Amino acid sequence: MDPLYRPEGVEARWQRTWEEEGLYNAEASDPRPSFAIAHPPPNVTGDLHLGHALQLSLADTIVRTRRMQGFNVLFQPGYDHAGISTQNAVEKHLASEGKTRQDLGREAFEARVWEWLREYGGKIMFQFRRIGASLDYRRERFTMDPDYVRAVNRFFVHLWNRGWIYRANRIVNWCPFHLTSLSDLEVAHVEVDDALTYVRYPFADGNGSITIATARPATILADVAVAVNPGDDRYRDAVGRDVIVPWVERRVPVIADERVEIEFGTGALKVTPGHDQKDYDIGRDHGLAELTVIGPDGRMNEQAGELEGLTQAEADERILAWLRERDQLEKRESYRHTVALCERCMTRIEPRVSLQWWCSMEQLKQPALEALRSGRVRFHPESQHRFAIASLEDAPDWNISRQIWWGHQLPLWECPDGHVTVEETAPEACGECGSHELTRSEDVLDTWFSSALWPFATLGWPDETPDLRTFYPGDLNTTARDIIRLWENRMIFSGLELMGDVPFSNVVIHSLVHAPSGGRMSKSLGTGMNPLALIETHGADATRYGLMKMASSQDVTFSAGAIEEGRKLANKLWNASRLLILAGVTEADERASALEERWILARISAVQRANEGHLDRFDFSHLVDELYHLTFDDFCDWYLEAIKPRIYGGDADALATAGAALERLLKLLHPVMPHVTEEIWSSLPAREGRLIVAPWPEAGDDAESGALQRVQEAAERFRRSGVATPLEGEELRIFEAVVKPEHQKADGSVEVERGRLREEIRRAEKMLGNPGFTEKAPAEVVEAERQKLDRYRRELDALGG
RNA sequence: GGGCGGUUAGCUCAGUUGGGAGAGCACCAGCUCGACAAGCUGGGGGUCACUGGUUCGAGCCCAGUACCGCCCA
Repeated sequence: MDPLYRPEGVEARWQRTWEEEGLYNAEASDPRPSFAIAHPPPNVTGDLHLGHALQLSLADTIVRTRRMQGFNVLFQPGYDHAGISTQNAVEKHLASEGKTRQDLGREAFEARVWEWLREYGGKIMFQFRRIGASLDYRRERFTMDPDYVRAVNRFFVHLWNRGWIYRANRIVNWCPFHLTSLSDLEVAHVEVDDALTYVRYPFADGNGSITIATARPATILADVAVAVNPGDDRYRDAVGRDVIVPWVERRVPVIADERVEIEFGTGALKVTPGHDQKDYDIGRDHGLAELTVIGPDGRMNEQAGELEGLTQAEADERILAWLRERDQLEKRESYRHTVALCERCMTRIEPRVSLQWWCSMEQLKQPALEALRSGRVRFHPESQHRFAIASLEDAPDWNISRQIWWGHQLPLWECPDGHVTVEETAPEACGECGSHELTRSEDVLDTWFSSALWPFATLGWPDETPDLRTFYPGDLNTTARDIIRLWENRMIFSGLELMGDVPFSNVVIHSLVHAPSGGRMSKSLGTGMNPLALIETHGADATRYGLMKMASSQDVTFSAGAIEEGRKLANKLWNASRLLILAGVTEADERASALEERWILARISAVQRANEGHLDRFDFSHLVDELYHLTFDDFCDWYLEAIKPRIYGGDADALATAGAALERLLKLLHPVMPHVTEEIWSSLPAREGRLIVAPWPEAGDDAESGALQRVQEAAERFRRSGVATPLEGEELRIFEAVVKPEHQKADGSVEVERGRLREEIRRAEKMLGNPGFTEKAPAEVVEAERQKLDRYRRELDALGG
């Protein structure tokens, strides 16, 4: 064994071995209780990022623990087809050949996507393996698998038959580049420097004008009202009068609405329901028309008259010139605000009224709300549980259609008379009029429509399969905050609707790891971090450890120190094992007789018990912290030092006990640091079977976990000041073995120790001299303080002070 | 504007029911004793953001202020 642990090679070898030996496998026929995780799967085009690495570290720690505890564990791997993300990647690829998807046509484009995926897709599963995630890789699923497509169609038909799917004109996030509606998650918000334009709208009766402020002059053409806040005294008299919209010279009313911000601009808002979400809401409530002057491509459309075909910036200029000419342009000022961009192509999002398919949420979400409120599904931490409930309560109807080509095409056909037929497979004829001239909807479903089925579609739904019976409902998901609304909640309501049960009972929302500079990690900002580089440098075990150490319930800043700590722990463990192996350990048998042996076994049991609790509460940073201190402080610095003279003296019982203690330590550490522990396990003599499936021990008696306290205090005092504490028997033996007083420079500075004790006595006397404390504090607190004071006085006496 | 969270050592973070401010890293000093110098031991370093309140006692509870972050509009 090398004195320095090198994870290179070791880790990949075990990853291969575990998988080849089938130790990651889950079987429906296994009679043991099941434990299943079907995470939101990664994008098929994706690369491992730090969020994945953290998610996998947490989940795999639980998965490996449950596996050792005897559960039939299914950790489900797979890919999401990631509609717009994948389409964008392929379109970029095409662009490098000077082509567009329209050049190819839909069918050829889809073929091209599959081809592209064969070459570039699916790489992330190798990266999952590389971090040691113990997924059952045989069960890899893809949301575009034929069976999965069948499940998606079944879901759509189901919702249709329930009467919850409908078509409507609504305002949506529209990407002018991809020519599709987008979900909120696919929209990024960035701050930009812009201009706020103040425009006078003359009253129709010729008496004066009202000034509005807008960041988008081009949308003036679609104005249908001016709104003011009913509490705004400045405009009390304006409400009910009409104004003339510039350029189009349209006569529109001034209305009152609570949603208008008094402080913004002039307090008067031009209302453009066709091109702004808030205006859209106001327009709906006031029964206003929804005009659109901007087309799908982001340019002015035919409704814009002579401006048709211009970009919005060009239209802005023309309109501003028109306003200047007529002295209706009051002023322009610089204005910094956030605008929405398409996350994939960074094109400015166009809020736009368009005809889309929607899924009504009103009834669909009710069972999920009930499951959350009653705690059948629980998000952790608690604040995220409340957020999940609020998100579902407020969930608007779901826009499920996208105007892209990569995805699940809606199983919906129309005849020339506009009758809609919905079936899982292509119908022969219109369900209403029998027409054979059927045209399938060109839209595809929102990616999360299919993602919502992941926990059971991966198990064979809609068929009733053994897998489904064994592994549904599952147990746990771990994910990031922004996934709650888009994914976790949808898995819950889909599971309840289709399976009649929740897909999991716990969802751990892990923290967000910021870049070392403090800001968020992002590829486009160049602040991203490649976890594979961390794994290459420090090892997967160290990376897992470090990420868990960083990940508390709140967001954290990445610190390389945490991963370095993990690397040190792996090396420490390696060397502790090396000591025992070099000392000739041949068996593992708890024959504890000496004090330090009873103590270390009690300590290991205490930590095991504590960590089982930490795992149940999903408190990973405390879990790894316990392991670190157990290994460094207790196992290495005290226990191994204490038994060294005995094992070098050929004490077979001591060596066998040490072998057993090491095995228990390795078991506790395996879920966090699987590779180094398995490597050591395999180096121990007479080892049968793999650590990954070794049975999790029962935590033993930990009553003696404080048994070394007197020796440890004596060591501290001696090391600090050279003052010896009288000890005898086993305590003296351990003290001499660990502290090795002959090697210490005992300068005998008794005065330092006396000063320390006098300070303690002064503090305790002051506290006990306060009647408020002795009369009002709980008796046990006062008594504890008295005993401490007595002890300090005795110790000071013993030092002749 | 709405919601959530944060502010503790030079850095990254813990801190349980209110009862002696902690860890890792960094820094300083000492230690080659048959696992590990990528080690061991000791030490220095804090106005717990600020203001007020409750309390015998506040990092922790309450009110407010400032600054930072994330999500939503």
